[in-house]
Amino acid sequence: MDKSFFSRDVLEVAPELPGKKIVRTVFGERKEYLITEVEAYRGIEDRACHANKGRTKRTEIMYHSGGYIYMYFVYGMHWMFNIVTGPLDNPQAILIRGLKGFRGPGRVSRELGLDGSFYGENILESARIGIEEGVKIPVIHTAERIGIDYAGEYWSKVQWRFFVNDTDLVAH
DNA sequence: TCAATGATTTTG
DNA sequence: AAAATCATTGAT
Repeated sequence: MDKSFFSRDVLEVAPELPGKKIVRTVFGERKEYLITEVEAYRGIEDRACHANKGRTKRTEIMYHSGGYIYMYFVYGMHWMFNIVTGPLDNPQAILIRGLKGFRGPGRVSRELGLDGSFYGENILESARIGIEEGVKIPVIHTAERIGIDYAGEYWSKVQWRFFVNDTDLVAH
């Protein structure tokens, strides 16, 4: 897991994230979490991708090459944890939507203790958060992305959510 | 089904 | 300067 892993297209990287581990170190204590669900957001043409509205202070980090963390605050109370993918100037990111035992992107960030201070941090170099190889996933499921009905008939239906079922995980 | 809650973006 | 939007969650 290095820079080249995240610098590929988001649709190549996203299906490979379920089963990987997020490692988080707080006050010297290290915890590991298995990624179970993610969503891909791909480029300026994707009407659900924040970069569709243009390059702003908030979306700036998505224009970097892969491995940087994109955090944003939504609905007045939730931080969303994303990992940037793709080459330079190709705005893409993967929303971490679920960890084993924790469903929903807001709860993921809350459990990991992530907030705006992680915006722009490189997950490949950070001392407080990282990503590592985890377990082999037998079956990856795909589905529509959640909470983006505004993106229209095509973009809201595209199967860019990737997840593993709890049952598959236990069975291994 | 719907209120909570505030940063970002647009002028609805 | 003001209003709308929003990659959600949890309680009713």
